[in-house]
Amino acid sequence: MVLFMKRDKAQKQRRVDATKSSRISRADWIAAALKVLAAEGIECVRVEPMAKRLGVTKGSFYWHFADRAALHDAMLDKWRETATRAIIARVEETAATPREKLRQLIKLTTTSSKGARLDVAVRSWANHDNRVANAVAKVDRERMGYVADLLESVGIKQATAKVRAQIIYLTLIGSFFSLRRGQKLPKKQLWDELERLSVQRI
Amino acid sequence: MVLFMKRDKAQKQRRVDATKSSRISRADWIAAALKVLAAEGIECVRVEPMAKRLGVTKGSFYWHFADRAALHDAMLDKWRETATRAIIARVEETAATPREKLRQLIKLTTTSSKGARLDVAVRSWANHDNRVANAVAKVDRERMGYVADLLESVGIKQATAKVRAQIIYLTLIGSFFSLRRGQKLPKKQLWDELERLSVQRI
DNA sequence: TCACCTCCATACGGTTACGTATGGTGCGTA
DNA sequence: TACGCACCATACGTAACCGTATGGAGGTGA
Repeated sequence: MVLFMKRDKAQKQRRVDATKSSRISRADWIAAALKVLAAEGIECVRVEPMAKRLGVTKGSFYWHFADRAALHDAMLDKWRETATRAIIARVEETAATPREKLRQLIKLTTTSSKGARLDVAVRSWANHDNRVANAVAKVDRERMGYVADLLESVGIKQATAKVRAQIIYLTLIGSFFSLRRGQKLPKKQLWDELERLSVQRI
Repeated sequence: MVLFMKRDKAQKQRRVDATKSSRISRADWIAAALKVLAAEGIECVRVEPMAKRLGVTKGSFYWHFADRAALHDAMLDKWRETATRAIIARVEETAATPREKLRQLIKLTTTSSKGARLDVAVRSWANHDNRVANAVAKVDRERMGYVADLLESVGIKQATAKVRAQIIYLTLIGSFFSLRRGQKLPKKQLWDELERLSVQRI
C-alpha cells in the first residue's frame, strides 16, 4: 500500500519534469547539477536530493555515474567548454568594432546574472578543489586574453593591453562577489570610467 | 578499559593544544572556527570535528553556544569588527602620505594571504546566507569609502574618486578569486598600472 | 515471442553529524 | 571541608546521505 503510493508520486513527478520520456540522460543529470551548483553551491549537489527533484531515485544516478566525483568531473568539463566560448561568440556576432565589443562584453557579463551566478559558484568551489582551480585559471587566461586582444585592436600596445585586461577582468569578477544587490546607478558609472581609463594612451 | 583509553587520549591532546588550562573559552571556539572557515570553508565548520581538533568533546561547544547558528553569528560579528579596522589601522600607522597609504594598502592586502583567504571564504559563505551578504556589503562600503578618501586626498574630485575606488577595490577582490597561485611578476605590473590610472586627472 | 539490454526502483549497511539529557570533575568560596 | 558553579564527557536518538546489491519494467531485434 505504502509502496504503491510512492510509485505513483514518483511517476507523476517524472511526467511533470521530463517532457518526453520518463528516462533521464546523463546530460540531464549534468545540467540539473549545474543549476543546483549555481543556485546553492557545490555542497548541495547531492545525489539523493537531486534524484528527488528529477523525479527518479538514485538508482538512475549510479547507472550514469560511478560516484559523486564522476559527476563533479563532468560538470567541470561542461562548464569549462562553455564558459568562455558562449560569451565570446555572442559578443562577436552582436558587435562590430573592438570598442563596441568591449562594451558589449561588459554589458552581457553584468546583466545576465545566470552565467555570473555559475561563475561565482565555480570560483567558490575552486577554493577547495585544485582541479577546479586549474580549470578556473585556464578560463581566466582565455578571457583575459580576449580582452587584451580587444584592447590591442583599439591601439593599446601589447604589454599595457595585457595589464589593463587584467584590471577590467578582475573588476568584473570582483563585482560578482561584491555588488550583487539592487545597485543600478553606480554600476554604469563604474564601467564607463573603467572603459575610459582602459582605452586611453598615456 | 576502552573508556580509560579515550580519556587518556583526550587529555593528552588537550595539553598539546591549549597551553595554559585544559578549558576552552567561547573566544577559543570562535577563533578556531574562523581558522577552519578560512582554510576549508563554512561547510567544514562542524561541531564534532572541531571538538576533536580542540581536544574536547561537543559537550564543550554546547555549553558555550546554543547551536551551530549561534557560532556562525559570533564568527560573523568577529569578522565584521576586525576585517576593516585592522587593515586600515596598520596602513595609517606605517604610511604618511595618501599616495604611500594607497600603495601600502595594496601591498598589505595582496601579500598577507591570511586575511585574503578569510575574505574569500566569507564571500563564498555570503552566497547562501543573506545575513553574511549584508555584513560583506557593509565592510565593502567601509573599505571603498576609505580608498575614495585616499584618492580625494591626492586631488581627485569626489565623484571620480568614488568610482575609481570601486575599480581598485573590486580588482583586489577579483584577484583573490583569480590570481591565487605563484604569479609574482604580473601582479606588480598590475598594481602599478592600477595606481597610475587611478591618480591621474583627466 | 522470447531473450536481451538499458535504465531505474527498492532495500540495505555504514558513516557522519546534530542536538539533548545527564552525570562527572575541579576550582573557588563560605 | 563541604558546597556550588562553571565547564566538560558520555550516551542516546534522529536524520541525511553515500555507495552497493539485486530485482523489475519496458523497449528492441532475431
